[in-house]
Amino acid sequence: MGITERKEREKESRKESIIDAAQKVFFEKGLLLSTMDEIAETAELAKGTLYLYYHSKEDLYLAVMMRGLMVLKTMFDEVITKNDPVVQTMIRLADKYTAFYHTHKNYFRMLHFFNTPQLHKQVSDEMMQSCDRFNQQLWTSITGIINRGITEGIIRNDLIPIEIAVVLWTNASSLLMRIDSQYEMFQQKMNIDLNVTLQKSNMLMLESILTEHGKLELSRVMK
Amino acid sequence: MGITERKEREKESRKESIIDAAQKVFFEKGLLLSTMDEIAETAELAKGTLYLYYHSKEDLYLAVMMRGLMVLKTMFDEVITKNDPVVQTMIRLADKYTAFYHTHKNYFRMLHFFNTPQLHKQVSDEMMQSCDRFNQQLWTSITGIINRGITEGIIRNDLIPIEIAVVLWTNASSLLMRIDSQYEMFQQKMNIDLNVTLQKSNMLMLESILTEHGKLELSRVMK
DNA sequence: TGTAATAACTGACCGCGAGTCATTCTATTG
DNA sequence: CAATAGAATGACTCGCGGTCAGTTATTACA
Repeated sequence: MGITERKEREKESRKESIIDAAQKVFFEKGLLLSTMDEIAETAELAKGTLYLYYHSKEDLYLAVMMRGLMVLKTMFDEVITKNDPVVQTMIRLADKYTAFYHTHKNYFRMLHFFNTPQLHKQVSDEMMQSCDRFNQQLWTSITGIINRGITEGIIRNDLIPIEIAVVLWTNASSLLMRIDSQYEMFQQKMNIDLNVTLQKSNMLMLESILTEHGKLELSRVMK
Repeated sequence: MGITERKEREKESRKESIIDAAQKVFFEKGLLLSTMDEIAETAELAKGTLYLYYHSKEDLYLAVMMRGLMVLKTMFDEVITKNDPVVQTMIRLADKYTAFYHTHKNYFRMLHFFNTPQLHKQVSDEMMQSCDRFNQQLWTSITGIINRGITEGIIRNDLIPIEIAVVLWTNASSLLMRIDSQYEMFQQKMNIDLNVTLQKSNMLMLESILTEHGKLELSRVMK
């Protein structure tokens, strides 16, 4: 009979609706100022019920973050599956990430929490593994395109693909984080537009990993 | 009379001894798992007394962080005041920062907290400004050497000094953060030594901001 | 359809820890 | 040796994450 299946579905949709509520509250107030009471009220459930579905407030936070990760993954896959030339794809990926930041700041900030284990006081192993697994997929996506670049002779072959991925990704992420937290400060005190800095930085990084052939490609694309 | 002065000194040294205690506890347990009760006990003071000197736990945390900032500043100044050639100085600075991470991980992690305003639930404006001011000094140090590089024709002059500083600094910081949190993971799952990646990344970044003349310098230094 | 068994949900309650403040203690002064 | 001001105390409050005994809803079965 289909009762077990229906229950399964109901449980799943309850989990989702709890995430909906959590997302609303977390987006408004961030991790620290959000309370489980408020999330429960928003979800129109008792606080205890939340704990039937998630181990802790932080688990719930990461559950919301996973949604963000999915959004980002989808955006990346859109670019990658086009199968455009590598250089163009790389540029598009960088731009997509920037776009993701601008249109999904709240998700972006959550990613940051995920990468800061010092802050994980109550994250369960299961949730952590869940996240890790998904995160891995992102790395694979990016490394894939870099591999292609190397075999096509566009990206330098004296560098290890994953290393390149880490460097590019980390560089972009950290500049975006800085934009998030100090854009105005840099604007006012140093008269710098960090968005422009990010663009330049991405270009510098990209150039530095391309072969001569790749650089020609790049200058053609940039026209 | 010198009583006011003595009291002033006593107050100052009390502040210091509170930071000593706080540092000990924070280093052991991090911000979240440390309690004001434990810090008070370590300082051999009542909890209330701590609040006569610092507005909040987070203020105290930042007070400890400032020490780290000072250590780093001192390390940088050592390199800079040598007045060695720009390229060599830049490399030394990068290495110093890496060394700072390895010998002062706890301080390093605190810097990270400072750059994440989402986590500032209770930081007082005064403390924040204090930190900002000191932070500014670091930027100035770094920007100084870059300026020198530009006037000497070693660093490209189509880039803005502060921008370069931000990019280099941010890039190194974020890779170090990743080393801190995911070194083992990358080692095991991807067979990558992130310390090597950091070295490479620093080199790539440096190369990309140098003029042809600067690159010659670099290859000479690297021999 | 009535009832036992099971699953889902509830919210009063607990413990912990940040921050407060009325009170006590100590040093200074005239 | 009071009077006074400043430093230090720690019992207390309050908010919040997390728990669990009890209640309600759902399913299985006679």
